[in-house]
Amino acid sequence: MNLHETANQLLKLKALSDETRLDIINLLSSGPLCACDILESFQITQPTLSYHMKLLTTSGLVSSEKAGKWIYYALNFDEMEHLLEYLRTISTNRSVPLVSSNAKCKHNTADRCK
Amino acid sequence: MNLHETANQLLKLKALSDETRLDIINLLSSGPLCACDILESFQITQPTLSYHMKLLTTSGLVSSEKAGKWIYYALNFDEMEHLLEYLRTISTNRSVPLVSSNAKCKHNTADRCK
DNA sequence: TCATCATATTGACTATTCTCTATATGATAG
DNA sequence: CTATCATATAGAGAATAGTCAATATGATGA
Repeated sequence: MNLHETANQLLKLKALSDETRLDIINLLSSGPLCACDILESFQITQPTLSYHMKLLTTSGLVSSEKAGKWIYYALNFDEMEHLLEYLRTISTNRSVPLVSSNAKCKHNTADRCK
Repeated sequence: MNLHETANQLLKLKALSDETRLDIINLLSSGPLCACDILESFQITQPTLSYHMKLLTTSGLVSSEKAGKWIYYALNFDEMEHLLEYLRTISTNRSVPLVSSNAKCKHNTADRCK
């Protein structure tokens, strides 16, 4: 669980933590679309969509490809799968913590804690 | 894909889109801990931790249980699994979009779009 | 009862995110 | 070339999120 990996997956989680962007992911799951097509599905301005697409692409979840004067956006299924694996990893029960493992009960007088 | 479901999973994604909270999830994956033990793993104040725990619990990802003067927090594995299923659902390739399916190419003069 | 411990809440401040209008860029078509 | 279309960027304002010090709450134990 290196730092790059964590930072990378965190970027994706931030990208997904917005309703508009979640809807865009949903749209793109059916196949690539150009920005103008995506724009028609939402009540937002073109610059706002551009802003969201930038967050989605820099997170890696969405890739973009220029074709003539259009830019096609496509869901990056592999990257989504990596995210799912990451979430599964950090949330799977294990006896030895992978990170921040210095949690230790200091209040020894307690008979309940630990 | 009803609205409640989406709003619920969005809450979880927001809860996970912060490094501190992601670390807390990671910690809790090894087993329940009281707030004081979690606090020792981070360079934050007690009210700040309380704030993060509230977001985690209201999202459903973490449950809390009072035991004496301590509160034990535990990762809610089922809810995490629901989130993974949700993400898999909205990101799985399908021919018929489930939502916002009105995206249609209006610029018919184009020979490239669609 | 009273002091202490664990946690929550309040209120203020700062940082980040989201959105818009206006404008820039870059490709295509006439 | 010039106009137009698709998208990006800049800059500003509003909304949301994260943090802290101070204080409140509620349980425990002397």
